[in-house]
Amino acid sequence: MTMSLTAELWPDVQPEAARRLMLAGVESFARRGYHATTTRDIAGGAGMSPAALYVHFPSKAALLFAISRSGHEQTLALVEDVVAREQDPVVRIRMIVEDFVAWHARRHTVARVVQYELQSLPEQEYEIVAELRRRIERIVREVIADGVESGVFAVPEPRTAARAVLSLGVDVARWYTERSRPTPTALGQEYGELVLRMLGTKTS
Amino acid sequence: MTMSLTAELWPDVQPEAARRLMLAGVESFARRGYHATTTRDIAGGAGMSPAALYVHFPSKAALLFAISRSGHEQTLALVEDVVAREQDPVVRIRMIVEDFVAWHARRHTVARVVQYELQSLPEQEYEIVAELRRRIERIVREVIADGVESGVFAVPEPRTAARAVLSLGVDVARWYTERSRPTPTALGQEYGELVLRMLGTKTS
DNA sequence: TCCTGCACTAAGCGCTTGCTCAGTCGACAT
DNA sequence: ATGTCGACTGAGCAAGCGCTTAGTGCAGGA
Repeated sequence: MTMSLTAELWPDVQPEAARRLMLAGVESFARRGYHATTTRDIAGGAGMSPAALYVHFPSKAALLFAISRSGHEQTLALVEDVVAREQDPVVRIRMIVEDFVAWHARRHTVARVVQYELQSLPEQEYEIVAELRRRIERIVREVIADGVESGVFAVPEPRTAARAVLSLGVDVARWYTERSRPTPTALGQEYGELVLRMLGTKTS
Repeated sequence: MTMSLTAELWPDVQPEAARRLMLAGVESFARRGYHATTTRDIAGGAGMSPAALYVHFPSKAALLFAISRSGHEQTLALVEDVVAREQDPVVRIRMIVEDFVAWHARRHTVARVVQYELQSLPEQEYEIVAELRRRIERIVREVIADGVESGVFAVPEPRTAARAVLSLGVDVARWYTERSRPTPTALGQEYGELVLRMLGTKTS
């Protein structure tokens, strides 16, 4: 039995109409950008009148925040899960890249909003997602630094290497589309290989 | 004798007031995004009244196009110059990455607009810069494919590898700021090393 | 001295924007 | 039957938007 896309993306958001607004917001924000999207676009996309948006969200910015926070929490959870499950830095990095890249390809519409529209958030809301981003970056940096210390990685600057690893993942949201090849999972694996070599590992 | 920043960025744009408008546009577009920027912001940033913008550009979109086309032409020239100067795929890729990354770091404000605001261009103008982007991507892909054929690189998919290389460069514009370390040149060199390893070269 | 043309401004037009408000409708409890 | 409450609509307001228009000032040529 298949779930609706909105329920899969935001299982804890109630009622369903709020989820439909988030989905319509994602589609519009991803295609046109936050500021080029009107509340009429969003409400229309969810099959409602403009005023209905304000039954479920106090403002257009609050809708963006709900989308952005949820997306950041999901990607952070991805990374944290890998670290909780695995110990070896090589395995950790490979799986982080595989999951992170596959998520950005599979959810490229949501990911585009998450990664490229956060500058449109009000200051307070921006700070909350910025903190989530810092936690993601710190984990990746520490995994790399771990690997350098134990000798399985060889990079001069873990900080720069972490930036590069995350850049590869984030940027997938910019260019990946429905018609892109390879599949999200396969892209994740290819990128996993590339990253391991980039970090100086000899393995395949 | 130092040149003004506008003359350095757009030496062939006349008169100087038009360059000042482009600079003000770049700053606003980079910070707030194209649609969140008003013609009053731009004109004010250039020290003029709103109407003065229309003396030099037929529309706000035309100003964005001037900025975007110029930036794409500059980065394409960067890549073409390296290919014209060097023959060895390893040297070519290293220098392309060094120059491309350094440009995106040094000119991060312009680069942000060039890389992330092109979706706001009208269709015709978008197609022109899209063609420039395709040329950049094709060159990088062919240099990598060359290296794979001659055995100095080892990647399963030159297309995917080219995407990864360009992603690293493009994404610099997203996170690099005035306060970032290392310097643009040093970052280019670090990324050059990372990319060569990513592509399966043994050298340092 | 007058004329021409360019760069620029003050004022404002028509339209769209985010958001509000008064009221409708149906589900459900009493 | 009646009352209550959450979800929703139609109409519209104040503010801000891209852009236009009429006119000013000034540099350079005849």
